[in-house]
Amino acid sequence: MRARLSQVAFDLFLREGFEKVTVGDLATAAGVSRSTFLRYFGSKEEAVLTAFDAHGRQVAAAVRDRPAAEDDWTALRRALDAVVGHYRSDPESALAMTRLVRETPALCARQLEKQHGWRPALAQALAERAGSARPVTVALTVRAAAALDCLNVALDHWTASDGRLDLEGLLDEAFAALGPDSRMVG
Amino acid sequence: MRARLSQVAFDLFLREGFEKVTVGDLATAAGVSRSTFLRYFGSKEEAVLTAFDAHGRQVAAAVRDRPAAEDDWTALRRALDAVVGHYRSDPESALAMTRLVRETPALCARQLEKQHGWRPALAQALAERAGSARPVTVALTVRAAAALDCLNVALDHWTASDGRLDLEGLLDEAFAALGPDSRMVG
DNA sequence: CCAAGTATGAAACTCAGTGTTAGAGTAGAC
DNA sequence: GTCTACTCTAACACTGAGTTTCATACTTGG
Repeated sequence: MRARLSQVAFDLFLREGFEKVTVGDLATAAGVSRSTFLRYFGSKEEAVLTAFDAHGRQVAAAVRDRPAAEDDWTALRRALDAVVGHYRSDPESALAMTRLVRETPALCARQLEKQHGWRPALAQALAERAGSARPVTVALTVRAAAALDCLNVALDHWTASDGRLDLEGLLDEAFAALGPDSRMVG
Repeated sequence: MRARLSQVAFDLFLREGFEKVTVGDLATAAGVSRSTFLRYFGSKEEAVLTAFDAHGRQVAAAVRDRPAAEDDWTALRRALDAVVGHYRSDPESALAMTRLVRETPALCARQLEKQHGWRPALAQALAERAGSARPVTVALTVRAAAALDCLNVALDHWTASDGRLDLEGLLDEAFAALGPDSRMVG
């Protein structure tokens, strides 16, 4: 049901624009009452962004699976392959979704908020990686945040290029801009 | 007038809590009409967050003033001294403000949005630093974003410590976690 | 004095989001 | 079978944000 409602919302938002569509419209289109719609999704935005819910958990889980010997930055980069895979598997709708989110201020804001919520979990995952029980430090938190920024910046460019640029390559480029091998110039 | 309204709002939010206070309450407390209040600030949140408006511009300006020979990461770190100075000059109210923002989901979200808006300007400043006309690349954007994360993480810890930890030191620590000298471990 | 712009206020409106209540369907206990 | 408890849904009322429209001062330059 949740999935169906989410799909209806996505379609309607694409067709009419996020602001034009009211919660009532969504409910009608999905054949449920306004109340029901709002019980499934706390807000209009959530109906779209629920599609990203899995990403945060997946990346954190992927980080935990990286070998303990690996440095944090590499572990984060590799963990993001999970997300990249998602975009590669269905570039069409991924592009439409990303575009919708970036072009709608309300959605963009909510997604920032959502990703902000991933940060502690990601830092925690870094700390607990491979059984080691490191404390969550400033350094780990900053790296988690920076990795998410890399993803976002790469996605921005990927979307701006209509999906023509290679997401993998953009992400590598973004990570290289901050890594230990970067000279932080140019 | 704007400054006065903002002050009234800040005080009332601190005293009663952001959600409890309606725009009508703010207007009454400030002795203006609801309409007037909402014409000065597009939203309730903006009445508080307008205090941060200068920061974005200041950091970008500070980046432009850094020597061209300096690497990006150092330039960003030094540019953030402008913001740090703001917190050092009035730690009391800065702490109260930061706490209010972090503890109020609506405010936190809006501030993320606001800082997100700084990113392009900051990347642009990096690119144009000291007259050089470099294009805005993925690398520059990522560094700008990461620097803002460093500020946020440092502020989080500073706030959590009731202002007892040294903000300057926390920021250095955050920057060191990503810099060229970092081994990205621990 | 006048005219044009500007700051304010009043009121009506749309819509998001919350809470409450009540009915319909379902599953298990006995 | 039926009573009970639980869940899903609809209907409805309510608060409050934010927008728009219109009217009324209050400047300020000519």
